[in-house]
Amino acid sequence: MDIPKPSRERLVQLIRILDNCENEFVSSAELEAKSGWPSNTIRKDISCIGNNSTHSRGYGVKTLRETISKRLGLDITRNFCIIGLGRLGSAFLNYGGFERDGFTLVAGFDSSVNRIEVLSSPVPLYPAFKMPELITRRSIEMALLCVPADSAQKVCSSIITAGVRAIINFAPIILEVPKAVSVRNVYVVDELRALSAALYANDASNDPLDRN
Amino acid sequence: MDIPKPSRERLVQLIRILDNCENEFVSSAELEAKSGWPSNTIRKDISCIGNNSTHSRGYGVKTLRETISKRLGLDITRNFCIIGLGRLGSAFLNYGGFERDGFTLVAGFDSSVNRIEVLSSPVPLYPAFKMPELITRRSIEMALLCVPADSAQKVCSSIITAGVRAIINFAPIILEVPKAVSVRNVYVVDELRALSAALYANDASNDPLDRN
DNA sequence: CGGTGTGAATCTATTCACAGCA
DNA sequence: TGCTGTGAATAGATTCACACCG
Repeated sequence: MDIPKPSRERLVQLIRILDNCENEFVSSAELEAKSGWPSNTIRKDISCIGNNSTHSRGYGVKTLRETISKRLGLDITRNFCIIGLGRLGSAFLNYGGFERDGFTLVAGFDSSVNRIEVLSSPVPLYPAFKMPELITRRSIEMALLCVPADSAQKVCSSIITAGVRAIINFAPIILEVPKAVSVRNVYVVDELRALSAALYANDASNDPLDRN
Repeated sequence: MDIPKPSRERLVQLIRILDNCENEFVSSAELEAKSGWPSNTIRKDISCIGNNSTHSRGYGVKTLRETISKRLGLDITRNFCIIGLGRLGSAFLNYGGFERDGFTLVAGFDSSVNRIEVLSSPVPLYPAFKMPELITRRSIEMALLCVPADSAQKVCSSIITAGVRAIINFAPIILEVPKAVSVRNVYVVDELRALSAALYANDASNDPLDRN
């Protein structure tokens, strides 16, 4: 646990920004313009990963991207699966961009055998009962959890037992997981709420209800 | 800007946890078990919004939920729209849960007239060129941006001009927006990366490459 | 010069520990 | 007694400012 967590998050995003840079070199000031984070912060983040820049020309885009990627362990290819193939889950099935970023979509699972037969998919689909075995056998470390809220916790526990260590959860509940397992919640209503709260907090008209 | 941002984020999630509480009262220790955050932190967060608890029984679930909601401005109903009705965008069209949480889905937009005619939807769908006018006329403050990466920035700028102040961006690019506009990026590959980096950082086997 | 890299200072958030209420 | 609420202490992140390198 060497790089501060906020820096890690920014560095992950920085990769995406670097991928959109046309020039060979980029300065921290330019990165500030593209990201909104102060150039100071960006330089400090980058210094965490021990980059050696070409100084007065800025950072070499390609080198920097590789250094970040390596230092965060993103050069490792990891297997993942999609669980729950409703509208949302099946939307991801056909998104082709995962491989390019080092993530191999190994399988899709759904409790409805009918749905599995009907869907067209570039990756194999399986009924839910085969999930534990396949997770173990194919070394699936990560999962996109796209099942309905009422089965999410149950499914979650079973895949963790089978070996999954990281979950992106789209179900609108807080999953209870062991500390060793990482979860990121992507719940659109919470995002709307967070934005709504930000709008409210930013509106000058809503002066603090002066507590104490 | 009264409540610290991390507290705000936690409070938003807390609402969800409270919605899943069966009992009438809940203690900070129980909330710790459900959320993973230390009870100290939770109490401090709650004290920010000036709650008056019933002490030795814990917090009244209903009261607390309402206080948070009010204090964060989440009792205000806000209009939003979905832009881009591909697999992802159209998946949200039919999700019925937004209203319940105070968000009114007013419209869907897509550049393909054909797609608009084919899709069945509980809310009206419009061709893209009508977007600016409708955003202004219907007071749409928030948008789910589900268009492809290469048109995202252009669409984003135009809806901001029309009056949108908060965006959930699903396109894999960093949007450049004025400071007054809030953006939350939901990009699944970045989530996978963040998880992968977390796995890597947690793995004891990956000892720091000791930078000084 | 035009930039990075980085200790030191500041600001922010979390944790502690205990007084005080029901 | 059980649990909240909160100042005070600690830990953590950001910002500053300047030395130093190509």
